[in-house]
Amino acid sequence: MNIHDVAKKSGLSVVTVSRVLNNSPSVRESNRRKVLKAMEELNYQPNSAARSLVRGKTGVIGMSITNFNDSFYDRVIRVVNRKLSEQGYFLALSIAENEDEGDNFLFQKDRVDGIILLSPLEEREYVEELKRKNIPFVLLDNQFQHEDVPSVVVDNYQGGYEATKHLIDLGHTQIAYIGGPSVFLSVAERKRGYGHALEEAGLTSFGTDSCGFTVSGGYEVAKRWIREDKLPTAFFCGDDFIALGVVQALREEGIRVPHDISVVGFDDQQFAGEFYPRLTTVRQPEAQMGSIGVDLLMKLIHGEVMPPAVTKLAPQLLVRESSATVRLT
Amino acid sequence: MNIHDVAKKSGLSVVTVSRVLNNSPSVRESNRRKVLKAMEELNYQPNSAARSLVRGKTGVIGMSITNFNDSFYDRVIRVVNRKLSEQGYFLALSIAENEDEGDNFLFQKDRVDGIILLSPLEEREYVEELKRKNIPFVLLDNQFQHEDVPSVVVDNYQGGYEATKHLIDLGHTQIAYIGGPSVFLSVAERKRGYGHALEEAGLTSFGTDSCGFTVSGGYEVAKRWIREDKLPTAFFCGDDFIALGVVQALREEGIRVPHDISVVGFDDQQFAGEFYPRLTTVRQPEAQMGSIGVDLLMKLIHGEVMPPAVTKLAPQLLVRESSATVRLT
DNA sequence: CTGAAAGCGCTAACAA
DNA sequence: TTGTTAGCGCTTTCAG
Repeated sequence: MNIHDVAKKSGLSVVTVSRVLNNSPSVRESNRRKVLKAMEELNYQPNSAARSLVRGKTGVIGMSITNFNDSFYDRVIRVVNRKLSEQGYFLALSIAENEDEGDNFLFQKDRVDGIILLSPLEEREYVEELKRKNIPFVLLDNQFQHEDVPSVVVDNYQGGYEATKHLIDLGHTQIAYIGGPSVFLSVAERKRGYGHALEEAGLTSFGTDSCGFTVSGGYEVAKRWIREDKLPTAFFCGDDFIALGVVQALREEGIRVPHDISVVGFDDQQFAGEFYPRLTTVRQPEAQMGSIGVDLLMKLIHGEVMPPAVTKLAPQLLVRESSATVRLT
Repeated sequence: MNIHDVAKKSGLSVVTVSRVLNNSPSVRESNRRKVLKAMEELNYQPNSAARSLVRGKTGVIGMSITNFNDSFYDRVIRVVNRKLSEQGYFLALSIAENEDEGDNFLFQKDRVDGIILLSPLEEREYVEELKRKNIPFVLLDNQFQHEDVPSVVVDNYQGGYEATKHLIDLGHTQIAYIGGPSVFLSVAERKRGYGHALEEAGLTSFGTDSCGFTVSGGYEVAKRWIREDKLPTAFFCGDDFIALGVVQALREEGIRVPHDISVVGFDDQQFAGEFYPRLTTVRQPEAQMGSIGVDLLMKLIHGEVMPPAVTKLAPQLLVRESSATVRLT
């Protein structure tokens, strides 16, 4: 079942069929209809391998993800998918696990026309590989700078700054930071923003700590601090999971959020806005990130020259219910 | 840069190069080395479109997902990915959004060798389409029965039964069920299990309700019931999000879980085990599901005859901290 | 053990 | 507007 069958059935040549397939204007309307009819009757679908082979492109964009249990990724993926399909491309995802044997199968020029790397774990290796293979690609939410690779990141520094500033504006002077794993640049940046906001206000840090990006991580840190009787009036947390854990721990000890202590998170996980008190958090501009990422990739694919640039996006503080004016004692 | 370049460089024919590529034993060791060396030096990678075209298969299995923010899916995906790669296949994921224009791009015989449908939304349409296109496929966590389509589902009835039985064994007699959207068969099945367990114990339902699979959904239902002063001693919830919402609502009203009221969820979302009280829940056997699903698909692909069967897997009750002996009043 | 030739299904010149 | 011809890069006969 191929283009020849359609040609035979419609009484025209394969070339004409191909033209119909590709919406070439130079096909007599009556013939176009004949071809279409034959296709319909034969339930014909062009073979994509053959097309890719002869055209040298696939119409597919690949994206490598590390985790399918995160609102941030989910949102970025949806935007990218939608935008790509508007441009006539398909999105193929693959999960990046510690692949000992060989690399990601999508990282091949004949499988995809371009790649989007979202929060890559093995960033340097991936970048090197894709450069070597000469596949157009862009980085989203990545950690490092690379020459000649467009990337879109969130200004984590600013996020940290604004979250902290928000707490300061509420009158807090004893503010702690509980961040995530220190390998992440984003963690360091959020902390730097935190530090800067404090400094600007003439305050010093109440203390900092770190744990995994998990509820239990935040829970345990908070419990420890409570045991040590070391409590600030506000916590800025490296992400929403940690923040939720902190809130839990405090509540268990009868400490009310935000009445007694304020808590601010990061990322706006789906959950964060549903729990009570609904978490004040910093939302990353996923839609922008995905959209700009796709635009950059399209330019790369179409060979447009580009300033090899890092696009830094402003995050947005979402003030909800877990932060409040400091209680006057 | 193709097989001919390698042939030239190694001084052998393209056929020999092809043989080396495919590990054919009939290649003189010295020649094999020559070819390998040439490949290495040229940084050669065979063109997958050409291979697919000539072989009629791609080595790729497609999987269509609706949501990338869910522990259950995440676990299934990982297992499937691992198992598939053991068998020499690659997993390509695509997100199923309400695609008006055309269907999922992976649903093409020349793009994939098989398809795994995980919790498909438009189940009937998808099944029909794949059957028509004659693509081997299996269903995971689906809703309906289809002729000649292998599927793997969790026994939701049993899950509901065991969760409820657990509560009954703890002495509860006033047990409510808060389920998810009624379009889902799984929701009905869990409820049926709930009903049966009650009946068996000679109890009647305290009441049932439903809401979306969200924290806020469960929260609102529970708040409503509280306002109406209609409280059971235990809630069995359709999923963990709902359960977490219920717990929140109760706690806000000073009702302690599990001291005053027990709550049981479903799915074992990552979160569920981290919040305190850690949620008693029903875990779906994702590893089994993924593994069996892949096995079935492989059989289908290799043309082995199969009883067109639904494999029903037993879920597992995870007793944690949100359920306890009923308080004697 | 090796290679020449044919062809997978399609599109891109080039003619007509 | 249509068709003929020649590949895209690879594997698979079939000879040798």
